[in-house]
Amino acid sequence: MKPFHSYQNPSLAVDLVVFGYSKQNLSVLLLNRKEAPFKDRWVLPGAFLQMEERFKDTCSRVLKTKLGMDDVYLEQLFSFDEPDRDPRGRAISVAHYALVNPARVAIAAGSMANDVSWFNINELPALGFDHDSMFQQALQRLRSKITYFPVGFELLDDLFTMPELHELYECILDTTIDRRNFRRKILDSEYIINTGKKREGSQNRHPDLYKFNKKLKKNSFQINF
Amino acid sequence: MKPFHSYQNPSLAVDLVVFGYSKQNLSVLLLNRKEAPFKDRWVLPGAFLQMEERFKDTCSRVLKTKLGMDDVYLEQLFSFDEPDRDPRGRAISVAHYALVNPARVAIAAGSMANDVSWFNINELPALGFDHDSMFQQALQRLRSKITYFPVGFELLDDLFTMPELHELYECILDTTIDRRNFRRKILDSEYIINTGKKREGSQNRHPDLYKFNKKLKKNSFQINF
DNA sequence: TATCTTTGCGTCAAATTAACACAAAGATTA
DNA sequence: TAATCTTTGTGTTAATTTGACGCAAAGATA
Repeated sequence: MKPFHSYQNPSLAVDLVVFGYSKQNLSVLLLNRKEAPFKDRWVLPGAFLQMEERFKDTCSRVLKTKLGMDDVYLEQLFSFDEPDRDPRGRAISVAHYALVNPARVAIAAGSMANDVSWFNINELPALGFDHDSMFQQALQRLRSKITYFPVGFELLDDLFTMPELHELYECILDTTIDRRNFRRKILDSEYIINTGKKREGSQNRHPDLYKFNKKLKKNSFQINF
Repeated sequence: MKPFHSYQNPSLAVDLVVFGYSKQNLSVLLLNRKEAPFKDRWVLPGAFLQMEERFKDTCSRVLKTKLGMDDVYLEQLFSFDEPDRDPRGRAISVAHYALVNPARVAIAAGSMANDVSWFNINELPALGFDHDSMFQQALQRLRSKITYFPVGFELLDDLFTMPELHELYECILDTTIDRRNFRRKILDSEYIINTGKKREGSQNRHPDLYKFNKKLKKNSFQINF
């Protein structure tokens, strides 16, 4: 058997659409490039795959070293292959998206290099490379996924209230959803559990605190909003 | 700017899950390997990416040269990255799935090398490499896709009857669907058009012939069976 | 104690779905 | 020619789900 790596191959990279949710805002983490190509433009964080790495390893490396994040929900999105997508030469990129609770990476955020920044998804600058298209695809996937898989918990604290979950869905799906119908559908799906505790401190009635049901039997559902 | 290809990169390949539907049978096209590794085992057709090619170009090349097929519905599935997935060395594979009407590639099928064969999806041999997993993922994707996108037409003739479409759905989804409810939902979705013609020759009542509505406004729907 | 806002729970009409009945069409046969 | 058999097209109905609300309880403040 002849080993492969004697042949010439395209470069292989991963790029990351890191979503964060905080204060009724869905944001994406962008990096300001300091070198050509696309110098001074905002781009998605990414890195080239090292010979021994899986995609997730490379993603974790980027999340850890560039952004100071650990243990992040990660999903492969799509591989981008346009021959001219990188002016430096042929490069394939396997896009992923990540869901992050910014509160949990607050320390990292504080120590983040000043060339890294959160942008509200409705106020994104034009991105370098083909990263606009990656972002669009990631957003579409997130919107679709959240209607059939309990993925929102990655963006919230371990304990959360019904109004918080409701606002998250409205924000991600960019619609209004009747509060009471939302409650009914979510509860019917059985993917959250009422802890019996209540969130104190608010001015009005204290809402119940829920947690994610990790023992959910069915691993998918279908909710139409 | 330093060009990339001076670095060492993993090999990059595409592999293809080619689905064909014929006589109430959903099948996959497999290739019998003539060389190590996995000599004499059945595997998915695939090829290494050439430096100038897009994934779809490589797929088309495989479909054309190995299988004699043109103009095939093709969709990127997932990229497989386990470091040991190929004993010859580090190789990434971007899996795709294709939908084919075997009747349209009949000539090709006749001239097909004898190491290529259709297998009913319920009677697959154990495949080489990580191709079992690729196949499973492709089947799952097809089953999901067919419930919200008119993808079945790629597997049927231009004109088809309601019972034919019904059988296709039952076969792919591996369930029974009430014939009359199926008809109503499909017609409500407006993605097929009654041509007014009828399929002659059958013993009993001649069913109407339908065609795909290419001017469909909404580009997706949701049908639960 | 009255008021204000938020949260939890319930109601009801409208829409959708699942299950099923029945008649029309076409070939075969008595 | 009429009876029979099977398949296909159409319609009906009850059950379920959904969307659009009403209302009271909880908690803070005036």
